[in-house]
Amino acid sequence: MAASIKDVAVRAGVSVGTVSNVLNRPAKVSPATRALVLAAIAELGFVRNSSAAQLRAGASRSLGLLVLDMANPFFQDVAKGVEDVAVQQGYAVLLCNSDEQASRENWYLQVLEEQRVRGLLITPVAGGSERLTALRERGTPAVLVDRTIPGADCCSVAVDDVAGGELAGAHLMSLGRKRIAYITGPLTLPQCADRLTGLRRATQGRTVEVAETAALKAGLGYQAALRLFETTDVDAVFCANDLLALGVLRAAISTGRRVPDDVALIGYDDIEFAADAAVPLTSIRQPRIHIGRTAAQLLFEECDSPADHAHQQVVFKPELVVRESTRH
Amino acid sequence: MAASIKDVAVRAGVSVGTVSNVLNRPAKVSPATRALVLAAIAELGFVRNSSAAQLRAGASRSLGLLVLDMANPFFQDVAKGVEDVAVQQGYAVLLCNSDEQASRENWYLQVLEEQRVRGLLITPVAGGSERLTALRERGTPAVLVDRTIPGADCCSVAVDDVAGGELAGAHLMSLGRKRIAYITGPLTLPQCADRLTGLRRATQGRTVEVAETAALKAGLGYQAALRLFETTDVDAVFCANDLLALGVLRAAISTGRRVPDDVALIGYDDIEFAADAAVPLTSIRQPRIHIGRTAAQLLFEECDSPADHAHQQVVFKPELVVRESTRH
DNA sequence: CAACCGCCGTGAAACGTTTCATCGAGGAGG
DNA sequence: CCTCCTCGATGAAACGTTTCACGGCGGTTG
Repeated sequence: MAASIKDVAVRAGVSVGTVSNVLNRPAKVSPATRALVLAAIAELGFVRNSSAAQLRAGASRSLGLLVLDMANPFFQDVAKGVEDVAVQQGYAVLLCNSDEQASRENWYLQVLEEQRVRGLLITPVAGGSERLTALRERGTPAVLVDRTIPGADCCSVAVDDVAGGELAGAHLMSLGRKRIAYITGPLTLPQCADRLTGLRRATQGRTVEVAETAALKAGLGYQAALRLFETTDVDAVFCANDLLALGVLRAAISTGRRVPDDVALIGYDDIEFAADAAVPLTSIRQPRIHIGRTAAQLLFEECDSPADHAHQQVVFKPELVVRESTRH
Repeated sequence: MAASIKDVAVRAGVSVGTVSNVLNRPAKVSPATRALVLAAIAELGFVRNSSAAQLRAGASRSLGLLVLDMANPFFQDVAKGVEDVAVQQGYAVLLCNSDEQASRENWYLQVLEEQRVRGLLITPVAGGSERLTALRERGTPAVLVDRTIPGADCCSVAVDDVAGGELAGAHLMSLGRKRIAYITGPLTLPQCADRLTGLRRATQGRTVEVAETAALKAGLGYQAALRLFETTDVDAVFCANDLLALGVLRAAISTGRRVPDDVALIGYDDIEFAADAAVPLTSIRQPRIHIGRTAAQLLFEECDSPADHAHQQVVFKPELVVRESTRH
């Protein structure tokens, strides 16, 4: 049905090799024939079959990006950064999300390996799968995003969550707040735990009340804050992410507390809505797009010269963004 | 480097045809040899090269989803719906976003066609490209998402925005509100214009103040609301999307207006944050996941029996979700 | 016992591209 | 005039899979 390179060759009165050259190394072919071939391509509406090209070449011009949740703004921006770099290099990005399910992750790893992607950017679900290591052993380079697996000998890009917690804590200290609460998702998540570590480091000696919720959701932040406000007299709340903080904000407003006068509030991630909340939210920003870009660059480096490539573990520092919710 | 089907055949002491049968039609091969082959596959870490498979088969087991903006929750949910159906059918989804740029859309269309995707789900950028029609003429079926191109003879799935505006208008009427404002993005966007049409239809005779902003952003909603509150005495605001509404909410709170007592507020899209806003937001919900599912199903229908396939234009009705921001 | 059938397995062709050794035609240099 | 070189184009091999016509082998039927 679809026109092949052979049809083009016949139409243009040249050999298939020449058509291929026009496609891949236009300089190698004389202007006259090149024009002839291009005309034939246009007339026939020829589109290269990349399956055949990949088959022959042995590797594809695409890479896989396997994230936990595309609804998460963090990964959206990471994806944007990855895409920037990839498209610039003429690569396509196969965007997949595992939804935090190991089974889905496995299925996508299978698909991506079958497609012979050039490399893989991945945030693995908790408890790294053996399929990923198998894939790497078979020669597909991978870069970890927002994860560092201690033993693994591969590149990774992450953000220093301890530093983020410290940033928040130091900021609250500088405001003179004394009774600080930390509302968090499951402390089994390294991020949540690290941010607490940082907070404690910065607020030495200050009361730090910790309220753990089942997930990083606004609704749970709301409930946790209502309970907290009833039992404890806090003058500052740091949340493990902005969603929780928005819930806390709602709880504060609905119980008549003023933010920041009565309660200072800091979130984490600096999602778009943080700036547009009822009281614009102070937050910790991660260089998300930059993370994606860096990860992609590391991957390309490894692809291009696997021999003299040294694995790197890049760790970015987050940044404090001050808004009304902690302004005096 | 990577093990091929031939290596497996040698290892298992069978022919390549048999290995292929184990992979694709396991029932056709005796349990004994099947076990032999599977063992060989496991030992060698064989992974099928889908380029070769596609080349031979002529079509891939993947489909393209090309959206305007993956940061938009609407498309995230649509993507989720599409994925559900696709994965269930054993198809992979190539997720691409054009960022509303025609050039990117073209590049992705090229890539997808080269990959020989089985079909395409697309929300084209304004002023449909000729490449899309070319692609369809060459035999790749496509379904339009959230768009209906009058002349185009293809399937489409959309939502009735006029009905959505009507829903909002009727609700405000039932609350007895008299002085209604509409805050919107550019009225050149069909969605914004349609929602206004619906609103006017439902609120016949009531003052409808219209404030147009440059984009559907919370910050602009905030500014527009501040201006509006200064100049006009409104008791209800309907916004073309939830982001604008969140901005309006912030403006209301910061100027001491009570929601819903002084001003009732309705958004559109029912994004996740609508429920968790400082005052939970009444909104118009679109069946987003369902849209994705339906679009994928239409596409598969067309792929599976192109002959007796009649193009359908599915239009969903939106739904009113009442929360505090309009509760009396 | 011959003829037939069903079951398993085989081997080769075909898919569309890239790559590479080769070849022919001109032009430059001796 | 012969040789050598370069430039451009050629044609066939190879990539890894699927598919399909075919064959061997045991068992069933008449």
